Amino acid sequence: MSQLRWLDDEEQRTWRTFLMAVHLLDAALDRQLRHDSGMPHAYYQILVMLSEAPGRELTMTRLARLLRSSPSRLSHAAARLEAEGMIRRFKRPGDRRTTLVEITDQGMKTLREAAAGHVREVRRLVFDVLTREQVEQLHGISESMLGALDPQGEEPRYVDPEGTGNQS
Amino acid sequence: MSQLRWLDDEEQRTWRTFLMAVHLLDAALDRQLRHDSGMPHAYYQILVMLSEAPGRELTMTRLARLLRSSPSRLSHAAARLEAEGMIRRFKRPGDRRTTLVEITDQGMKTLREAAAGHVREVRRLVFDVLTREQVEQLHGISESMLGALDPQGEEPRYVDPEGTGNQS
DNA sequence: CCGGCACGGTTGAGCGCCCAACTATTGCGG
DNA sequence: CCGCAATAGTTGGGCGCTCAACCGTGCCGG
Repeated sequence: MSQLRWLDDEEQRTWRTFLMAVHLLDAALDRQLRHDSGMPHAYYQILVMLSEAPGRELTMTRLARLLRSSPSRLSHAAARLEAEGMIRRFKRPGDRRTTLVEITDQGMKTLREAAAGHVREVRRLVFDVLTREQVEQLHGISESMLGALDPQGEEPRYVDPEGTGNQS
Repeated sequence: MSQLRWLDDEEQRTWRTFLMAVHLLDAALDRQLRHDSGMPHAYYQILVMLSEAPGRELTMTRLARLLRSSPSRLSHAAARLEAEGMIRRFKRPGDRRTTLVEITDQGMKTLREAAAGHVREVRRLVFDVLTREQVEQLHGISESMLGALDPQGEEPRYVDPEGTGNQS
């Protein structure tokens, strides 16, 4: 019987505007990447994670956790990326359970080529239209939401930086 | 050969955090609505728009524009919603081109029932964790992004309020 | 040492969305 | 008043995601 509070006017306006912006942003990024690099945004993110991982490799489970992806989703995605030669899956001898994924040179090349256009789009749609202050605000807001969205957020959201990449 | 600027550290952190939050939020809302009301978030939004429209009806094209949806997407969605009795499509005599969509009583009922749980979730994941100031900031940020995302934003984002509803 | 449970990962069905192609209707310029 | 472009809407194929079911492996307690 928890008390239900509706959204007040300001919340309502904010919510609809936010939803619309996010919807359009997502569509725009996906469209640009698919069009220019033949890859959905989610796949791009997989390559980014792998490119930053030590040794350019991770286990399937660890990669899934980093991306907050279901094992299933990653498995499907990996099948496609592997068929395209972007990544390679293999077992380490002595462990017949774990599967390791590694981004190939071809994958790195594709990623680098895709990154330019992608970053340009992100800049155009987001950072070019926000003030420095708004960027900081957005950061804070996103972190707050993550607190509720990702309660077991013990899991890191990206691997400890040591690579030189910067693709999103 | 436009100059390509990468994201600096603060932008990068903001971007990843934001992307993650949005990804998880979207998934959470969709899951909640599907689970509790058997309806994806996008379909819920269709019902909301219709419920607020004068006479509870709109043309397909106008509805698609309000939602920034492709005609195709809406058409598919309408087929399903109609089959479930949530909406009704019909032609107005004298115009054989335009199709009108109307939300049925059953649709209104379903929407009202879905709204409670949905709003609770939105509150839990967003407004409960943001300060009043952050809500205002988020509004401003979203509007700024929409400027870039929705350039021909002549099109309104929701029908002129006159209904009494408040479902998201 | 062995039974069962947790872990790592994959598979397939169902579904929503995108894109491209298509039909039908309407309106407008000449 | 005719031809053609613009408008309104639908359809189908391809694909990515979700969910549930599933298999093999490793490990831990009794």
